[in-house]
Amino acid sequence: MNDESTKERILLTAGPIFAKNGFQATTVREISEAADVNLASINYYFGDKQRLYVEVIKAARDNQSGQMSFSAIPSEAPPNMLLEKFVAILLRKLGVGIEPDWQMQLLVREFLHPGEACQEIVEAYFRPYFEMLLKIIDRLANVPLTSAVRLQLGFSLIGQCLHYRLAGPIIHMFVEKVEWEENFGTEELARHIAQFTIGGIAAVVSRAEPTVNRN
Amino acid sequence: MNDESTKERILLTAGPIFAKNGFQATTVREISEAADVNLASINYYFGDKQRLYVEVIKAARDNQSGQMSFSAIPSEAPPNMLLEKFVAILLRKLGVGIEPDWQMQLLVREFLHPGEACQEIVEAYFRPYFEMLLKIIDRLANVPLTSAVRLQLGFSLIGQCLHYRLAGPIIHMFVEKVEWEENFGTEELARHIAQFTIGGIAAVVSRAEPTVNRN
DNA sequence: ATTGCAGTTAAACAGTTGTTTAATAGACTG
DNA sequence: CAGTCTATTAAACAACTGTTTAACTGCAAT
Repeated sequence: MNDESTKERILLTAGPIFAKNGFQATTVREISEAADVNLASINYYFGDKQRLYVEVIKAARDNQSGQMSFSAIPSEAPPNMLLEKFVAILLRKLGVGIEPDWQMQLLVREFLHPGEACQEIVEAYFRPYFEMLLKIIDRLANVPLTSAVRLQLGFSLIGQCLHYRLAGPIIHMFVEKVEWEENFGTEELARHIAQFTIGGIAAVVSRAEPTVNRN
Repeated sequence: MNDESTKERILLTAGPIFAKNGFQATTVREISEAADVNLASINYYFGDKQRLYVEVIKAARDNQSGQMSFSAIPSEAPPNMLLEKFVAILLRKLGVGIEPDWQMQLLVREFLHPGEACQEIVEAYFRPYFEMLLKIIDRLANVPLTSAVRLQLGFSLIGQCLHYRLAGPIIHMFVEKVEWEENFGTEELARHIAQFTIGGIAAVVSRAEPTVNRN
C-alpha cells in the first residue's frame, strides 16, 4: 500500500463529507473511518484538518474546471438560445432539481463563506464562465454597455439561478406539489430565467441608452 | 435580580452570537460569558442549547415582524415606483451595503439551512411580504398570470436581491473599487434590479399571453 | 422557626475533538 | 548487517463541549 493510495483515499473521502457537513461539523474521525485509514494518517499526510480542507477545496476546483464545459453550445447560435442553454447547464451544475456533485456543493459552501482558497477558486473557476455569460449579454444588448451595467446584468442572472439552489426547501414551501412538478423542472426554470433575463436586459439597455427610442 | 432579567439577558446576548457563528460553532460558554451569567443558567432556563436556539429564532422573528414595514410606500403609487421602493427596502433589510441587524442575519442563516422553526418563520414573516411583492407584480403584468408564472417572477426578483447579500464578498472581487463606489450602492442596485425586473416581467408576460402582440 | 420554591452557582461529569507520541514494520542504501 | 527513511498504528494527551449535580441564598407561606 503506497502513500498515494492512502493520501488519495483521504482526499476523495473527505470531499463529500466536507460538502455535506461543512468544515466545522466534520470530524477527522468521520473521515478516517469512512476512508478506512488510521486517524493519525490525516495529520501525517496533511498536517492538520484545516490544511486537509484546503487541499480538498483545490481538488474540487481542479476536478470541476474541466467539467463545466459549455462547448456543447454552438457559438454561432442565436443569443437567446445561447442564454437558455447556459442557464440550463448552470442550474444543473448547481444541483437545482437534482443532487449536485460534491465538488459543486463544496464550492458553493466556500462561495457563501469565503475562506483562504476563495480568491483562487474565483479566478480559476468562476471568472471564465462569468466572462462567457457577459459575452452572451453583450450580444443580447447589442449596444456597448458600461462595465458596471454589464456586471449587474450578469449578477442578476446568476442570482436567480443561485436562489433556486440555495433556497430550494423554502421555495418548495410556496409552491403546490402539482405546480412544482409541472412548472419547476430544470428546463422550465431555465426557460423562465432566460426569458426574464432577456426582457430585463432589453429594459436596462433602453434606460441606459437614451438615444435609442423603443416606444 | 429576577428571572426575567437573566433569561432575557441570555436571549438578547445569544442572538447576535448565533447570528455571527451559526448554531454549531456557537458554544454555551461564549454565550454565558457574554451575558455574564452562570453556564448552568442556560440549561436552567432553556433546557438545552437547541431549545435556546429555537427561542432565539422566535425572538428574531417576532422582532422583525413589526419592523419590516412597507407602509412608507403609498399604495396608490405607480407600480414601477412601488417595485423600486420594495427592492430598496428589501436590500437594506438584507444588509446589502450595510451591516445587517442580527435578527435578519439569523433569519437568513435559518433560511439557508432550514431547521425546526423554519416553517413557522416562513408563514409568519416571509409570506406576507412575498404576497405584497406578488401584488406589485400583478399590477406590473396587468394581465392574469398563472400561479406558477407569478411565483417564478417573484423568485426571480428575490434571487437577485439575495445574491448581493449572500455573495457580497465574491461579487466584490469582480468589481473595481471605483466602480463599486459609484454604481453598487443600495439605491443604484435597487434601480437596476427594479428596471431589470420590470423588463423581465414584460418579456415573460408577452410570452405567456400569446394573444398580446407587442411587436 | 420551619418548609418549600425559585434562582444562582462552582464543580464535576462524560463525551468529543484534533493532535501528538512512540513503537513497529518494510524498503532501501552503503 | 546497520542505519535511515517512510508509512502505519494504538494509545495518550489536552482541550473543549453540553449537561448535570448538589449546595447555597433569598423569599414567602405556614
